[in-house]
This record gives sequence, C-alpha cells and structure tokens, in this order.
Amino acid sequence: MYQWDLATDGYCRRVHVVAVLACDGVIGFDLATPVEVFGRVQLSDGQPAYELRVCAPRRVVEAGPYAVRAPWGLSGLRGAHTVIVPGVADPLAPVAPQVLQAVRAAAARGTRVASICVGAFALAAAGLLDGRRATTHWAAAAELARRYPDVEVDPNVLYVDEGAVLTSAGAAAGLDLCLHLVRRDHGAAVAAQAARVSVMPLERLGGQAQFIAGPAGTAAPTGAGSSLQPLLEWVACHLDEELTLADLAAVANLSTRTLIRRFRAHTGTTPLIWVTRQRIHAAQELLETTDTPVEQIGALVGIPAATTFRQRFRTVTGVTPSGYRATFRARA
DNA sequence: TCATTGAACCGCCACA
DNA sequence: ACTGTGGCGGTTCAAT
Repeated sequence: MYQWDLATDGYCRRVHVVAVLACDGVIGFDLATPVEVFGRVQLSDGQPAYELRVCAPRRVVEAGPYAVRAPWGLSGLRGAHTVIVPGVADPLAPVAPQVLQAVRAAAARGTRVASICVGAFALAAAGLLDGRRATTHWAAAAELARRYPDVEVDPNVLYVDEGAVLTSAGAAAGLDLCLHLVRRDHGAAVAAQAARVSVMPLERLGGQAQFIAGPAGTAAPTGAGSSLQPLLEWVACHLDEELTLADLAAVANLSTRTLIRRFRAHTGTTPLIWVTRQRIHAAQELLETTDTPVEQIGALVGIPAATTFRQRFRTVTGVTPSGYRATFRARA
C-alpha cells in the first residue's frame, strides 16, 4: 500500500502519493489548489509530506486560456494513495472512457478519491458516488442530483467525507477539502501549518450556504439577514463548558426550533453535532501539542466523561485519542 | 453489553 | 401570497 523510501538519515519514511487528474477543460483554480497544498505541506522534520503527480490522458491538455503539460499519464494513478479530480469547464460533457476506467480502477484498489467543485460529475459517472452523500458547486448541485438519482447530493456543505470518497463544493471549498485531508493524514498541527501557508483558516465555521447568491445575484441573505457567525465564534470560545441546545438558543436569541433550522441551512448539520466536532478538533490540537493525559483533555474540551470522550473522538477522527497522539506527537 | 431516560431533532401547523 | 418564526409532539439518539 505504501511506497517506502530511504530518507537521508537512514530511517524509512512513508511517502503518500497524491495524483491530481488534469483532463481537457480542467479549471485552473481547481487544479492548482491540490497542487499547491499537497505540494507544499511539510512534516515537522521539514520533509515534504506528499509526492505529487499531475496526471493527464494526453501529454498536453487545455485549461481554458492556457495549456497544461502534465508529467504523468493516467498510469500515474497506479500506486497513488489519493486521487484528486478537479472540475472541468463543461461538467456535462462525457468523460473519456480511459479516464473513467482509471478512476474506477483506483477506487477498486482502495485508493482514496476526492473531487473538487464539479469534478464530482466525473466521480458520479464512474459510479463512485452511488448510495453515498456528496456535494458539488452549488449551481450544479441540482443537475448532479437529477443525473444521478442514487447520489445523495447535499449542496449545503463545503465538503463531504465518506471515507474513501470525498467531494467538495465550488472552487475555494477545494482548499477546505485539501486541508481536511492533510489533517486526516498528518494531524491538525501539520494542517494548521499548511493553512497558514495558504493564508487560510484551517476550518471555516459555516457551510456553503453562506456563499450562495441571492435572487438578485448579490451576496447571500440566507435566513432573515442575520448570520450565525457570532454564535459560532462564541461557541469556539466556550468549548470547555457544557453546552445545551437551550444555551445556544439563548446566546443566539432564537428559539431552539429556529436555531436548528438556521444551523442546517448554514452549516449543513445540527447544532450539537457541530459543537462536538469543534470539541474534537480542539482535542486534536491538545493531543499533538501537550502531554496532558487523555482524560484531562476530554474535560478541557467539554467532554469530561472519559469513555464518552474516547468514543466521540473515534467517531469523528476514526482513531483513538492515544493512537492519534502516538501518530502525530511522536515525530514532534 | 443492555436498559433506562432525558435531550435533541424535525415534521407539522398556526401565526406574524 | 410569501417568508420566517416558534410551539407541540413524536421519534431518534446517546449518556450513564
């Protein structure tokens, strides 16, 4: 599964290979995002965290006003641990059969596959999204759902992580997705460093809804004009406290019913799931940067019951707190 | 692991 | 008529 190479200090080092697919009409922004993020991420020892391959079905592909000369053909997808599929200018155009085949084969090998923006159409065409949750650019979400009724399209989120298959919303959300993957692979500290390089918050508080233009084409006036942003920021400062739905509603000066509704529209999830995610992310940072015992970390992020903390940590990150610390603190 | 129990969530409807 | 809100009640979920 992993390619091993010998670092100069004599220790074996895992290199995670990221293959970025560039097809004709590829959107330059979508292509550049993973190239810049994965290409620049450094581990704490200064070594690059990823090996990057830009792969294309032909040696040169059109990318709008310019052309891209890709160093890898589709064979570059073989041996990759992650395949990124950027959007193309015309997502409704049929995807070349050999591209579909290559993506399908990668997924069948267990390779993680992620799309940016309307790249989701290619994943759907390859059948990778059937029965799964997915997202895409908000303006294309309805069409994706219409063409692929087996795909559960959620236009309200920045990205969807289904484990082996991930999709992200328009353009800039690709950055969120890439940073999310870095966090999954190398921990919050490395991801935070990558985010700083990109001059980008590691995590945006809202979902995609806040970027959907209103009927006049102006900035989104979702809800009755009022934003949840102050509440989300308040929560981020009070994670150590026990927070009930009623507490949040009181802070936002809304009924619980309306709060739930706004939350779904704004972040794509429910208030408490969102709060739990924030708690676990805070715990990840603490596990990486301190030697505080796991039990105490749970208390520090507002989940004082140790068993509850371990279980929630696991459902959010997929690993145990101690396992997470062992992975991401050992090399610090 | 399982049952209990209270909270969270959401559909529905009335109201402004 | 249309949109957002808030209360009610049933169901689900999760902590202990």
